Amino acid sequence: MDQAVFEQRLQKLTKFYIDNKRLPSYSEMCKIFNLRSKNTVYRFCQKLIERDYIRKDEQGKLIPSDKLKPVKLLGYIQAGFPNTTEEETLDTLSLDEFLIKNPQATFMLKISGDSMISAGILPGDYVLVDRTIPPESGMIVIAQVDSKWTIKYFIKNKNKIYLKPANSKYPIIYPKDELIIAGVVTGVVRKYL
Amino acid sequence: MDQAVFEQRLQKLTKFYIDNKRLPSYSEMCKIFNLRSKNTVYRFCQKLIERDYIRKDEQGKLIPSDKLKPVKLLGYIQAGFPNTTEEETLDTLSLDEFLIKNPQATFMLKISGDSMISAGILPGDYVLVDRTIPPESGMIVIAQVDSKWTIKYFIKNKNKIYLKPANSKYPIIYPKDELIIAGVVTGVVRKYL
DNA sequence: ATGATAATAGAACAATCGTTCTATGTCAAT
DNA sequence: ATTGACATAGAACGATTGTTCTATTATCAT
Repeated sequence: MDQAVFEQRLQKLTKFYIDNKRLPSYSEMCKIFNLRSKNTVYRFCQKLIERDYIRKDEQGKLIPSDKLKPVKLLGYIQAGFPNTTEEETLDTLSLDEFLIKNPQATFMLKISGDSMISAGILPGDYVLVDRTIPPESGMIVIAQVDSKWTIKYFIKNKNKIYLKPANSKYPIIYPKDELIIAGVVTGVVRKYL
Repeated sequence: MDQAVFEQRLQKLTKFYIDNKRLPSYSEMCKIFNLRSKNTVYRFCQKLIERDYIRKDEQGKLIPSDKLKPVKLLGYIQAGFPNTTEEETLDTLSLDEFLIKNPQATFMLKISGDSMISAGILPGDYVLVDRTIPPESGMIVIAQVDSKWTIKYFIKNKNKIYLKPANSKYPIIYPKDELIIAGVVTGVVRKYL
């Protein structure tokens, strides 16, 4: 098959998956690819499976494989830049899967204030918080202090527990009675445009 | 229907979607929910559609709606904390859709070096780069300088173009002949655990 | 106990699914 | 010109789909 045709169809397929959050049926692919034969589509899909763009799950249903995921990971900056022709071999991933281990227990919070600025968490950034992870010393946590929620470093030193901001103009907080931890910060997300 | 049963099934459905990247068929839901009647599943799905957890697209196929997306957005920190019972009303979103406008033109790069540290981009962070966006003054770009790729601020001042690091210990770069821009940084991602 | 309401079971239906078959068309190499 | 290799067309198949129907069971207030 012509490589250009292959890539064109792959692109249409990817677009359909992004738009509809599911893969099209063979009949639908007929329309998408301007074909009249489901068999042609069937063979095209087998090529996609060979090249690991899509897979079949236990039920024989088509599901997207890793290569159909939204983001290509290009590696380190200094390592030089892969050129466009060899991009096929690169890792692809989904940011959702990359950043979130426990979807049911994870939520996102928009940060205001500059108390974590020297940890690289700026006002307007979003943090991902996991409720299920037990906090360890050095982790960034969302904690309730004086009935207000803040983001701080969680420090545990010889049974002493306190909260330290990553900005020295704010004081260290020693909890009076009990310390309520909403969750551990597992990731940071910033959006420029 | 019992609310507890509803949520339990919703959770199983969500898990299936995360695992298989597609919604289960009615027969599959029978197994998942331990039901023997497709009709029960059918009615359950209609409740899901009513409450906007799933939808039907043009072809009548079930597709996940917004509420089935991986991350719940809880708003600002200071605004206080919604308690767990009213979480239903919260915004949910996919990080992929949130951060990536042009999936075909976007890639991810792992940052090494501290040249952008005061812009909140630390070594080990990942940046999302969009090839299609034309750079404007003040944007962060991936640029080729002396056959090496770096991340810098793109500055355009009265037809003068130069690259400025966000760390004053590095020099401003004035391109000699031509300036090769690989793309504009549209987002930053950091993973702690 | 009675009746009202909802959830489930189970059969049945047309429509669509993925798959396999054969036939036709195209193009390059021989 | 003939061959072989593909891409496509188009018909056909059983399996599965979503949906509708009626019947049975569970729940709960009265």
